[in-house]
Amino acid sequence: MAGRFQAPRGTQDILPADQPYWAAINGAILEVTRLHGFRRIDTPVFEHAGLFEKGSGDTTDVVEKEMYTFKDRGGDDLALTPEATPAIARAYLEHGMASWPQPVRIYTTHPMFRYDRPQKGRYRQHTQFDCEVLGSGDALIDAEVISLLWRLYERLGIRNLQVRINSIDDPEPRRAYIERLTEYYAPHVDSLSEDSKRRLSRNPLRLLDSKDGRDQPFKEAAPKLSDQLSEPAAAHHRVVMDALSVAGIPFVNDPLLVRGLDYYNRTVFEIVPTDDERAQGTIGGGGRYDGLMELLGGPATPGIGFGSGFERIILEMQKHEVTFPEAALATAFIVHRAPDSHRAAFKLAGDLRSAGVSTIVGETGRSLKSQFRSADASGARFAVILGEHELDRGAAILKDLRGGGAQVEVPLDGLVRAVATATDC
RNA sequence: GCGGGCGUGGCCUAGUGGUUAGGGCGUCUGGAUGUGGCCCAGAAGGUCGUGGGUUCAAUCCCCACCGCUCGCCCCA
Repeated sequence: MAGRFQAPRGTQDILPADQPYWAAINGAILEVTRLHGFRRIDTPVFEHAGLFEKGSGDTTDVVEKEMYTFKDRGGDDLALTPEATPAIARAYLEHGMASWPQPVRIYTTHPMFRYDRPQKGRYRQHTQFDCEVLGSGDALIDAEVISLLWRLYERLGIRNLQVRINSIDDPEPRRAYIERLTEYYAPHVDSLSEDSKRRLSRNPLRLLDSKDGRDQPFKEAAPKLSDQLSEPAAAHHRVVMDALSVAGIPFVNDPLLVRGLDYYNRTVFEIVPTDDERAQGTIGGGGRYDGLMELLGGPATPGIGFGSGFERIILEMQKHEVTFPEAALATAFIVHRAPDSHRAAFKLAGDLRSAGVSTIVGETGRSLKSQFRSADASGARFAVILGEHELDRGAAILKDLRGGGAQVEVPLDGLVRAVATATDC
């Protein structure tokens, strides 16, 4: 162990045994995005650091203290992608997607990098499924992306989930509200937690999100944004909630839900397990960002999207005891032991594979016994035995390892068909 | 960034201030000369996370670091 390399902190290897989860999620994403008319996009792993400083907000934790930034050899300031939305917004502008039929519905699965302290469900590199709808401010779209995500979780066997949703209004009315909120807290500043004191000047909205006991009494009496939403935002929010009801998606309107990225307006939401109190239990979340494109120097273009972490989805699947039977490595396993048997074995393996039969060849020189042990461990349905006697006769023995071990001798030129026939029925 | 727990062969794990650190799983080999899954036998594999300290002596005590883990913060 000591002195040997380990995967960097907060990163992980996805071993063969875990791959079925990834495949299941990828498969479900393919299906669910197809059902909603989304197309895939892939953006680079790294971008200009400024994209996120401008887009995500340079006072957000994600950008301020978690971003992996570096200068390349040409002196450009780059960052490993910490979140997808600004990258996709950038691509929208760069490729003139405004001239595509609107709205543009796109998704990606992409590694995300954040320098944070790892714990259960939180890694320095994680993979996100990310959906964005660009070019529509329709409240129905908000409900559509939420229902897409909901459908994904359903397909994967995850239950006990709940949508938490809120409206944080548009920037103008929100500014007025924030002023009121700041005025409300000002006389109590000495009684607040350290975090909240700091945030009061920088991002007062987040005080409502505090879990610190000292802040609780003030939170409850604080003016609520939801009580004084501007009329357009309130109407928008009503439509979103109404559509979710129609779709039968269980949601809770949570007036205290605030999210950590600067660009959100109106709808913000999270999907959380109802049976998990952990702070990092959220498996998916997102919101509307009608102002983002302008922040990035583009024309005003509404948008909404979400991200959901594969690793957290898998954790939930495992909690719900979603498991995958171990798949056989191959259908046929060629056991061979005779002078020069490797030639016949390799030729036959090629023929079987050409016919679509997955095949593994036993290691040359190992005893039949150990080759059979390997055959069994591989989960192969058939063993094909190429020994001296068979090769002399131009034949092989075909043995059914799963059905009692019956074996028959088959001429070599008829073996592929014999296997194909036996597999079909 | 803050606070708690842990660190024994690939995995799980027993154990003690002092001779060759024990077991299970897994791997490999064999159980008479050509055959799996069960069983049996044997073998390989550990500087007991790393470095320093205390001690006549440390895997076991102390410190630091690294890693993992749990909670907070934040987020997926």
